[in-house]
Amino acid sequence: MSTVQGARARARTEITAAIKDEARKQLAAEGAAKLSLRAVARELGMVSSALYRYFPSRDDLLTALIVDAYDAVGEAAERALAQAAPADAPAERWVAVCAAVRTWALAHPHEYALIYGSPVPGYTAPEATVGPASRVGLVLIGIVRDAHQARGIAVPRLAPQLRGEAERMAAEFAPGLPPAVGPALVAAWAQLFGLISFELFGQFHRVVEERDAFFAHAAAGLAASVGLVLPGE
Amino acid sequence: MSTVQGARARARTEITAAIKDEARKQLAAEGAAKLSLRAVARELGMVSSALYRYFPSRDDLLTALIVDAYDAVGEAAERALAQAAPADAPAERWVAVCAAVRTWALAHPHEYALIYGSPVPGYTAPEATVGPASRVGLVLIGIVRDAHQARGIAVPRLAPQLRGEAERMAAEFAPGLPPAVGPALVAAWAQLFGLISFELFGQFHRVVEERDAFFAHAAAGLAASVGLVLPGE
DNA sequence: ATAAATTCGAGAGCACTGCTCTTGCTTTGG
DNA sequence: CCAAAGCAAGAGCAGTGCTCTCGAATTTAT
Repeated sequence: MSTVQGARARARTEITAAIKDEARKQLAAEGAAKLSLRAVARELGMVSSALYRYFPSRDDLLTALIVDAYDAVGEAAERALAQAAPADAPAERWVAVCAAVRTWALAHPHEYALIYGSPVPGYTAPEATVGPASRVGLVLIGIVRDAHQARGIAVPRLAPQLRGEAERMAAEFAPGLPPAVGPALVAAWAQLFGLISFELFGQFHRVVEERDAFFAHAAAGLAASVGLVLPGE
Repeated sequence: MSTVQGARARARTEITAAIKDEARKQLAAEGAAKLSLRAVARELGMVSSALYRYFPSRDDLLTALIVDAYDAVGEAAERALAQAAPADAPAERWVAVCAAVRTWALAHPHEYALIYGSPVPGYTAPEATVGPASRVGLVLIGIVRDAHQARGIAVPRLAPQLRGEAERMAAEFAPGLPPAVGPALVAAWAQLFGLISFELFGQFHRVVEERDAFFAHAAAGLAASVGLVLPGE
């Protein structure tokens, strides 16, 4: 609806986009802590109070950038999956998606820190972020589901006291997969970002040198942990 | 040396400690972003400029808190290892240490975010933080080394192109262990904090419900990934 | 013990921040 | 055509990190 808008509405969407673009530029340059509403307004040739017509507060601007960042990394993951050769083994597609997420993170460190570092505004993420935030996870789930339906997977081990939780997880976002895959997938998902965060936040300084190879190896280990097996095994 | 100090030096160390304590209190209450030098000074009954006699900038105060936080989480890990029953299987001690780190993180979320969230001051961590930052990793290495010398471990798989890197890692901080353990340990170390960060930063919201059991299960998986085997296997 | 050197706390001040409120101007819809 | 709503601008408030200067206190050297 409303592909043709009045002059005012059109200006509003354009200015909103310009504000987000300039804010993203400052975010990439200096980090979230130094993102200043006044500097954004100054760069856009307007006065700071005018900016509040578009974003009610600095945190709301940051939230908009968070949503965009989730969408960007999610799209990177989805593109990596789409570009993978259809004949590739599931484990190879898993590693390709992980590598794409890492590549995006290395290219956009401050945006990555915004979404997977400490949550800077408030303590709980706004509701608008939950959808975009799950895109990477959905891609990973899809790989395992396809593998399970095609050639089958090696069902991970499951602690007995986690049986109920695993069944809930599987029913909720991995229907059709063995329950034990649920916790394994969630753990691998979190662990993937542990690897990326440690590399990006400097914990691998003087610890990991050949980072590409190390990450590929670790990502392959994650694939194995969710039941994906490499061709030669 | 100099256990007895002049009145001035004694006052200096006391005031420095008081500043750090008050700063830690504000950090715990509101987070690093809202830690204010002026508020700390106000609470201590001094004027803000006086505080610069003790810390040359806000970032230096934060760095001091970072070092303390690394020491605190490292000590928590070391205590958990020391308190574990000596007859415990290595995998059980591994899980106990991981659980201790998680418990500390849940009890001190803002301090955890300070060290394992996005690095807020500058981009590379100050040199003074590298020592304390490695304490948790050293504990984990020690468990695997003890297990290897006692009952032996299941040597992890190793990608061929990571051979050289693995030998360097083993020589540098895991002498005596099979090279393949090096990358596996580093990966497990990073993945452990991925699990904790996701839980703490809200990514597990509506995803993981029984968090204690889930974490224990995932930590046992990490133990297995570095070659520690549970007794009943 | 006295003089010099150093350390310290206080205050004023600068440049900056997020945010609010009021004042006119422009676009919109009846 | 005109009232209503949306909008940019400016002034202003409370707060921030940080610098500089100036007396007072303490340490050190003579």
